Amino acid sequence: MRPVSEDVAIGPSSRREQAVSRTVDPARERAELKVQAFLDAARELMSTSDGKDFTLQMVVEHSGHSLRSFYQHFAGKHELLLAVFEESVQAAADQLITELEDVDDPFGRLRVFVVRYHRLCLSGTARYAEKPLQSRAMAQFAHQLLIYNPSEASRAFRPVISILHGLLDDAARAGAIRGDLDDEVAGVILQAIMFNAFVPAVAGTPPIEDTERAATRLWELLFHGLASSAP
Amino acid sequence: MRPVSEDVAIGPSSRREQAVSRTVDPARERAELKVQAFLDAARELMSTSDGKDFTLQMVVEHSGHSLRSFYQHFAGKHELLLAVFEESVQAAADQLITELEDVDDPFGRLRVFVVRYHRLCLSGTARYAEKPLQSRAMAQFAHQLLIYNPSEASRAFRPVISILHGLLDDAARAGAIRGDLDDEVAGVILQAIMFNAFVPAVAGTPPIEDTERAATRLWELLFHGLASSAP
DNA sequence: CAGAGGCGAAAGTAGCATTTTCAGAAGCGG
DNA sequence: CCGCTTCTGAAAATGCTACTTTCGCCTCTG
Repeated sequence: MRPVSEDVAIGPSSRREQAVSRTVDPARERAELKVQAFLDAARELMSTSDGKDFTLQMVVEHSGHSLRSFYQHFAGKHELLLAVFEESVQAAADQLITELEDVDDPFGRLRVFVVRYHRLCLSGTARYAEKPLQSRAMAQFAHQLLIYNPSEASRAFRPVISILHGLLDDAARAGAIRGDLDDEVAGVILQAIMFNAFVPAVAGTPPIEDTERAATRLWELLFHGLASSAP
Repeated sequence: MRPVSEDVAIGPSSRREQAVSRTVDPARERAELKVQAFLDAARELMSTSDGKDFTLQMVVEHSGHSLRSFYQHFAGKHELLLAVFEESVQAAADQLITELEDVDDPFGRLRVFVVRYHRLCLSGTARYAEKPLQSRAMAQFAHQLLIYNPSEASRAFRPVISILHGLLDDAARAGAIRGDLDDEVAGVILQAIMFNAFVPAVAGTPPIEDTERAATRLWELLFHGLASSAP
C-alpha cells in the first residue's frame, strides 16, 4: 500500500495498522478509510492555522466523522499524534532514499542526507511536497515523545536512523569519515539536524532566512568540528 | 541578593523581579517571600515525583499560600515556570563561572564548559547541588518556550550563551579553534549539549549510564567532527 | 423481515487553569 | 480602642479539553 524500502519498513504493527486492525475483516475497508480521514484531518490542522494546538473536536469536524468513531479507532489523542508522526518520519525517510539515489560516493551521500533532512525538518509542509515534520505542533509532540515515551520515539525514528546508520557505515568503510564512531553518533547527528531550528532562539540570533545556508553550515560544522583547520 | 557575575547579570527586569514589583514598597518584603515560596514549591515539585506534570493546586499547597495570592504575583502558570527556568539557567551559569575559575587555557576552558554544562543538564538536581535544569517537566517547558516563545527563550538562555560566546571568542583568538565560526555556533553547541539526553531515544540505543563518558564523546565529536583524523 | 452491531449526535465526567466572591485579618489614622 | 480601607485565604464558579456514555437510527445479514 505504501512504498517502503525494505531496509526501512516499519512492519505490520505500526500505530496506523494497529488502529485499523481493531476491526474485523469485512468492514475493514471502511475502517481504513476512516482512520486515514482522521490522520489527514490531523495533519491538515497541524500544517495550517500556524501549527497552534488543535483540539480533538476540530479533528473530528474536519474528518467528517464523529468523536465516537474516533475513539473506536484510536485509544486517544496520543495515538493519533503518534500515528501522524510515524507517517511523517516514514515519508521523510522515503523522500531521502529517493534523493540519495542520484549520489554515489559515500561522502556525498552523507552530506546530502544531512542537508536534505535538515530541509525536510525545517520546511513546514511547504517545500518538499510529501509529509515532513509538520509545524510546531509536531515538534512539540516529538519532544513530548522523546521525554515521556523514549521507546515509542525510538520506534518512530527508526526509518531515518536506519538510513543514517547505513550511510555512516559506508562512509567509515570508505575512509570518508572516522572509523571510531559508535552507534550513538547517528542520534547526535539526527538530533542536531532536527533541532537546528531552535538554534536562533537559543543563541539569540535572528531567525533563519536562508535554509540552505544554515544546512550547509551545520554540515560543515558536523564534518570538520571546531578544531582549527591547519594545526 | 544573588551573586551574579557582571557579564551575565540578568538585569532588574527578570521575571522574578517583575513578579515581585507588582506590589508597592512597604509590603514588598512579604511579597518577595511569597514569590520565593512559590518558586521553591514549583522547583521542588519538578524535581520530585519523577518530574511528571504538576498542577497549580499542588504548587499552592506546597507553598503554604493561597491560589489567590499566586495569581496576585504571577500572571499564570507560564510565568511561574519561566521564572523557575530563568533561575535555573542563571544558577547553571553561576556554577559554570565558578568551575571555570580553575582553568586558564582557552581550549581547556571551552572543553570544561561543554563537559560541565552537559553534566548540569543531565543530572536532575542530584549531583551538582545548585539548581540545574530540573527533570522532565523543565525540559518540556524549555521546549515549549523554544517553540512558542523564542524571544523569551533567548532571554532565558542569555547567561549561558554569553559565557559560551566569550569562551569561543577567546579560543578562536588563541587559535585553539577555527576563527571562521559565526554567532550561531554557540547555539548549535548549547543545543547539542542540552538535548544530548535525547540521543539514546533518537538513536534507539540504551539509556546513558556513564554521564562523564557521554560528555567526553560529545566534546570529542564537537571538536574533531566526523572527518577522518589523518586525511 | 427481524435482530445485531456499527455509528452519528449529543449529553455527561473529570482534570486543570484561571476568575470571582466573600468574609475575616491586618494595618492605620483618629 | 474604633472605623475604615486594603490585603488575603478558603472555596465556589467558569471555561476549556480529553475522554466516556447513552440513545436511537440505519444498515447489514441471516
